[in-house]
Amino acid sequence: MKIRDAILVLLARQPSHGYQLKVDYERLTGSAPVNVGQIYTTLERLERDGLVSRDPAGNDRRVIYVLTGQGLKAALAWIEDTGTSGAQGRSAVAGKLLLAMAVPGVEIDRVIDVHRVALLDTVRATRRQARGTAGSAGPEGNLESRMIIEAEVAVIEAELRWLDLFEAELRSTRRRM
Amino acid sequence: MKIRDAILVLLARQPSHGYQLKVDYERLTGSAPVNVGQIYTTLERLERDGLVSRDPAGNDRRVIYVLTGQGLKAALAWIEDTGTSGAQGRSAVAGKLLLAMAVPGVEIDRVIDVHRVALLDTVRATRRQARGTAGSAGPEGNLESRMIIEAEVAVIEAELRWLDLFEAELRSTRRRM
DNA sequence: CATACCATGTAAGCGGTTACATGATTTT
DNA sequence: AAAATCATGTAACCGCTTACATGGTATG
Repeated sequence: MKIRDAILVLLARQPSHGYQLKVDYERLTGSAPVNVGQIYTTLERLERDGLVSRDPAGNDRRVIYVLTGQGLKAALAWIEDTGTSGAQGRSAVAGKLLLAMAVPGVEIDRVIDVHRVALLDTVRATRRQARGTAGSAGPEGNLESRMIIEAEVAVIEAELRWLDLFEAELRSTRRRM
Repeated sequence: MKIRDAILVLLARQPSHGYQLKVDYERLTGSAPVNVGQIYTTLERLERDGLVSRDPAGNDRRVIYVLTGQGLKAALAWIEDTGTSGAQGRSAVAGKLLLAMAVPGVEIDRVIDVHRVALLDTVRATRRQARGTAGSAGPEGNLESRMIIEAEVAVIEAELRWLDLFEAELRSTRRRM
């Protein structure tokens, strides 16, 4: 997800200043801390391209941005755009192991184990963190927090399943030779 | 996955020239076509940093690069590095929908459906393509091709599972209100 | 008053994409 | 001979990260 698109959607909620966009983005998507500088440079490009404009309600202290008509259109279009959904990401581990397999001398089975253990640890840590965040609303935190956790877990579990498959295919290929 | 790391691993297989690295990279990881220009600029940086050097076996036509000791070390370290495995990617759809949900006026249930249909179509198309690629070795293509397909499918299915979860949570939250 | 946080910015460098330029080699 | 591919490069721009600079505001 590009920060540019996220900014457009956040401004479709309400006019905001740069720093507020940083805070909202991190909270709503569970993202790691974003460099604020990037928000400002992106806003400049968006303004240049006519997707956002400066709200006169701003002052010396804060520069408030609002969506233009074109900007709102872009935000809503991005929400429904399915082109960037599945294909681009793939699996981080898969790419790495398919390359590693081609290197003579690499003990691929051991590398698989190393990554499996790390991914299992990450799942456990993520779930533990979820229980730790259990607070005010709902069974365990609010809807957004829960869904952020589940998105991370879902991706990691997909990679774990792929590792199992890869291992099985390797064994079966060796047996065939 | 960064192209820089992939280049190091590919050179751990064998000394290669830029164009060869492009071809190998796309074949081994199932990547979309890479801009060759980036390979050359990356090789320049790697050379500058002492991770690769020019093999005298090259000529006017081809510039052959080889790993330095430091470069080999970096390649092997990247293969075993689990730090970049799970956390960074998350889910493309999840980030989008968590933002979209916050926008007043967006019919989130319909947006969920739009993305679900697109993801299901992508899975079907990927599987169909897999059967189309059925060729020489093995039941359906070679090991690499099969695992590339499975990596794509695994990630998309994770996103589909997350969509189901998200929909269920939305319904249950509404019932609670 | 000192420290932390709010808020806006600039600079340098890597990473990636699109596009273009140039010429050699191979294929049809 | 024409067209496709091989092979190397350059330029411009966006995107992201790290780091630094500057000053206001709020809190202890």
